[in-house]
Amino acid sequence: MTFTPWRSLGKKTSFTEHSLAETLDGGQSFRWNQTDTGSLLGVWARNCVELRLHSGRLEWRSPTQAPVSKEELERYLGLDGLHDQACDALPWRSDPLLATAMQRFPGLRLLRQPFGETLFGFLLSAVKSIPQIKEGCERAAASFGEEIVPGVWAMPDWEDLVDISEEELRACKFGYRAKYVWGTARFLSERPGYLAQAEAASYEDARAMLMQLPGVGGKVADCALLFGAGKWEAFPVDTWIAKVMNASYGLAGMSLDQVAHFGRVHFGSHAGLAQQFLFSAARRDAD
DNA sequence: CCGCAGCCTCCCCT
DNA sequence: AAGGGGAGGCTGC
Repeated sequence: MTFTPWRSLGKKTSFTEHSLAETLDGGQSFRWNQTDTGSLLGVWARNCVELRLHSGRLEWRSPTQAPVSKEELERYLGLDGLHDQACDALPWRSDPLLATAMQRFPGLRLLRQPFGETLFGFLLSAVKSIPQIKEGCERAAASFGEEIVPGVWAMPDWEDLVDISEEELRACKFGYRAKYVWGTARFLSERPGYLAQAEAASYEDARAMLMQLPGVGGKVADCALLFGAGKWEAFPVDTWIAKVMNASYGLAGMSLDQVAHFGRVHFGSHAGLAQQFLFSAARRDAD
C-alpha cells in the first residue's frame, strides 16, 4: 500500500521510543505492531496510521486510500494539555513508588480509543496474555470487520456481531469468552444507544452499566472506561497491580474491589493514569 | 457478603 | 516426550 509523506505532529514530543511503544503496545490497545523499520503501525475505528519518532519529533503517515486527519490522531493519542496537568496533579511528591514509576516511563500516556472496540478487546482479556488478545482482535477484524485497505481490517462494530453464532466466534479461538462476546452483542442490539449512554454517564454509573454485560466485571469495565472513554478515575486492578499494591501499600488480604477503591481514593481523580505508570513498571520488573 | 472451582486455549515447565 | 500448572477475569454455586 502507498502512504502519504511523513508529517510531524507539532513541536517536540514528550514520547521516548520506550514510552511510545509502551503506550501503544503495552496493554491499552491491541492493534499496534512494531514494523521492521522500528515504526509502529496501528488501526482504530476506520483509521490506519504509522508512527515513528524522528529527530525528537513524533511523525505519522497514513495510507493514501484511507487518509486520517491530524485531529483524529491527536484525539486518539490524547495530545492535549490535559495529560501534563493530570501528571502534575498525581500524588508523586508524597508517593515514592509512583514517582519512580513515572520517572521510568517519561511520556507514557492514556489513549482515547473508540469505546466499543476497547470493550471488545478487554472482553477477550480474561486469563490471556497481550499477544493472545491481539491475535483474537486480529482474527475478529479479519473475519467480521471491514477491509479498510488491502490486508488491514477495522474491528467490527457491535451491530456487526449480532448475527454471528457462538460457534463462529469460537472459531476465532475466543474459548469460553465466545459466549461473552455473543451475549454482549445480543444485549447491546436489544438496547440501542446503551454504549453511548454509558460513555456519556458518570464513572460510577457507566461502570454499573457495563457490568450488566455478560463477561464484564469490575476490571474489564474499568479498562474500557479508562482507555476507551476518557474516564481517568477508573482504576483497573489486574493481577500485576494487585501484587504491587499488596506489597507496597500494605493491602494484603484485600479483595480486588477493595484494592480498586483504595487506588481511587489514594491517587485521586486521575487514578487510572497512576495505574498505567505502576502497571508498566511492574510488568517491566518481571522481565 | 465471601470463597471457590470451572472455563478455552496456549505456553512453559518438568 | 506427554502431562500438569497457570495465564492481565468472570460466573455460578
